[in-house]
Amino acid sequence: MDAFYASVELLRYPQLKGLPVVIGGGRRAADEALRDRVLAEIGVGEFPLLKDYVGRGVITTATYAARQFGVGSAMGLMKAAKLCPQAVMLPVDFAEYRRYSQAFKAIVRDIVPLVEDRGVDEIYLDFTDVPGGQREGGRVLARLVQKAVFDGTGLTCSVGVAPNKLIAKMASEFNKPNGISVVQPDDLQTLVWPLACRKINGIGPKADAKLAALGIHTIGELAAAEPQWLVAHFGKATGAWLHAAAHGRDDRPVVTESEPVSMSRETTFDRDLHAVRDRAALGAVFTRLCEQVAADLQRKGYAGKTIGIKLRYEDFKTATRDHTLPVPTADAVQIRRAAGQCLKRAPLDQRLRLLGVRVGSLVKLVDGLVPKQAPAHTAPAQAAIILEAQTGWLF
DNA sequence: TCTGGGGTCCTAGGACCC
DNA sequence: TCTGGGGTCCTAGGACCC
Repeated sequence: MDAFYASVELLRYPQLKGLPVVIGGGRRAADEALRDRVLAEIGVGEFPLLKDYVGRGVITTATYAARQFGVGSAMGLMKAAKLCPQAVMLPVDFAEYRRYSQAFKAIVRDIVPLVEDRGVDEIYLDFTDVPGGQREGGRVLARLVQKAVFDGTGLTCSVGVAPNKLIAKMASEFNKPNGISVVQPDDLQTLVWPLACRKINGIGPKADAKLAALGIHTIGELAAAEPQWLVAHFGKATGAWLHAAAHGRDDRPVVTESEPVSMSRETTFDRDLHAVRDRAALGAVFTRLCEQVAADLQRKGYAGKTIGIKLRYEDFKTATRDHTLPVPTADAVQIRRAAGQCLKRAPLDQRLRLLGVRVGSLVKLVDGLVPKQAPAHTAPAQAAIILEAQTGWLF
């Protein structure tokens, strides 16, 4: 989806169309959510501006008009305010984006049943077995999807059509917004190799910097590197993957079903809190996070046995601690107790800017109860005993 | 006045088991 | 006296993605 959050906001406030608008903010922006409702009726000049914002946070999405000024996702708000002070700033309304997310996915699933979720605003579709879905048909199908999504939601999206997910993802960026790109295997050298390595989904800032230090900047240069040389520098798995990716090879299937592994809640404070001096405030937030994650688990029907906390200090360093319970839980009090034990093991000599609570090793509840499961050891242990009986001292 | 919130996956060492 | 070879689980950190 193109500039998804911002585009949803423009549906609500069409008077902002064409203007630089950014979505983001933290605590302070939540206050403005109330004002926001009224703003629908007021003129363009009445909207809160980026330059008037005080507080922490990053931009989650910027309209294309705002991107002209160099403002983009994940940028700190203070930096963004310098680049584009006149941009309108709206608070994040995640519930609304989720509604549009479900709507566009349902529309697409009606056309192409094999859909892999990649967060709120992105999906992979498997066109392979859709009639006419191959070759020239890919473009036709992509246009059909775009039109259906636009007619149903008023939102535009960009589609990449390619032999695999790796290239399709890259191709989807070629013609944003509202574009379609078809990349055939033969197009690899002309369309993909000139691009920066960073364009490969899976190469982030660290890997990119390491490649640059080795003199590799483009995907073509990466493709030319000896596989053994890549393995020597990046390890067996990553080295082999880099080589395959640069040659456009990717055999990952489109995965239509998956179970969550963890659920978490975290919050960044308005100001850094001291473990001792702000003990009461910290304790209240901590308990609330536990209650929220417990509510999330219960609403979605999961329980987990690995309870963890996350701390971010004033110097932005992060520490995590976790503890595994004998039995999965979705209970706020139990989570709070285990998380409290974790907190005792973490360093608290620095001020904190963020606190988080996580529940992992999830199991799906059956009738609201944790299903009985044989311990993982049972089967191998029994097998070993049987072998012992048969082979005597040899085992 | 830098730097959100919610995730997944990988690595690596140590405990522990057979 | 210099010591295996599997395997799984737990914990902590980190890279990366949307």
